Amino acid sequence: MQISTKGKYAVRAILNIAHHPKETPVSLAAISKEEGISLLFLEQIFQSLRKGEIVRSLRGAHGGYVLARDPSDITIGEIVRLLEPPLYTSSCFSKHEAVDDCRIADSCLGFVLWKQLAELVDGFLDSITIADMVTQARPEVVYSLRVKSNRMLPEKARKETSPEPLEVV
Amino acid sequence: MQISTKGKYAVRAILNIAHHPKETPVSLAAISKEEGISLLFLEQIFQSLRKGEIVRSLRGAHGGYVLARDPSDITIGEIVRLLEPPLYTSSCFSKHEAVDDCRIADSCLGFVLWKQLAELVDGFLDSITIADMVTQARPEVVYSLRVKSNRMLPEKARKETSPEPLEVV
DNA sequence: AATAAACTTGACTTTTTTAGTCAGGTATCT
DNA sequence: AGATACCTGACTAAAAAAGTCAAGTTTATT
Repeated sequence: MQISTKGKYAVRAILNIAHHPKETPVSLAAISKEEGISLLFLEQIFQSLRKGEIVRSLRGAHGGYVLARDPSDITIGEIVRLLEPPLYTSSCFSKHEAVDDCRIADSCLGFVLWKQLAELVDGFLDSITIADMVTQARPEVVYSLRVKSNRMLPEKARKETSPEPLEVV
Repeated sequence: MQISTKGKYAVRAILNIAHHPKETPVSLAAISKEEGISLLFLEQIFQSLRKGEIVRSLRGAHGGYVLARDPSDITIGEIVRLLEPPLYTSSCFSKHEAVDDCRIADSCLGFVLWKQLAELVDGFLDSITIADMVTQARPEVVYSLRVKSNRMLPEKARKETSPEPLEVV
């Protein structure tokens, strides 16, 4: 269970754009250079982002991409879903068998388990907006994010993670 | 982001064993037949499960596998981790770069994000034991599991999932 | 109008991972 | 002794992920 680089690159690239003034288009060439991601790969990723209405493109000289919506209206979940196969399509059997076709869904425990996991992940990623991540440059905000998401963890895990110091400066 | 069939098969196979009387060994041939999973593939999976001390093997005629520990002491998370690359090793860049080596961890927002996601997932999977899943054959118990895990979801997702009927009979 | 910057498209290749197989064992019960 | 069933490590095929390429189109600027 891994997040693909495509999804991770997409989030990084969007964050990069979000750190620029609202109406300034950012070229892929610039993102490629700053983030160390292949330009050609970025182009591919941005086709998905554009179709998903996360970004708008401005062609021509000094063109580039801007966010299509307010940062507070774009969630990490939305971005990730555009670039990765969804977790919730995996039934308890092969991944080619969609959840709804599961041959034993009615009596299948795995079904419920993986579905709940998918809901948990989507819920978490949908609860975090680009705006959250941008303001997060300051430590006190990072902390509040940490506490907020920590609230979602089961007791066992919560206990273990709480005493940890902040990782972000 | 997908769970591999290996992980899903492992959980199913363990559940199958858990449904048999405590000391009766269950052969892979039987599991293969009942669950429709290739015998050779099961053998491979069970090597990992044995090394991870989830099951014990009993060789010879009428042999097979039994759980190495009490079902209430085996979590889904443990099983999944034995068979899949861990989510938390993926930094915000390539998956080959371990979290601890992340070149910009200090100032990296993705770092915090993916790490928290990994903690969430592990927390969820570690909160569910094989014993939970076995008793879950009865609806009222399913419901309690649902409520329990639902508690971990952020508000937005919680609202959406709550009214749904139970999927399991 | 010409030019250059920058996006657009779809197909293509390479690499890695996943899924599954195989052969040739070893242990143990009856 | 023979059958059952686990054990081991290497192997292969198929799919997915990651990355590349070529040949465009669009538009700001000069």
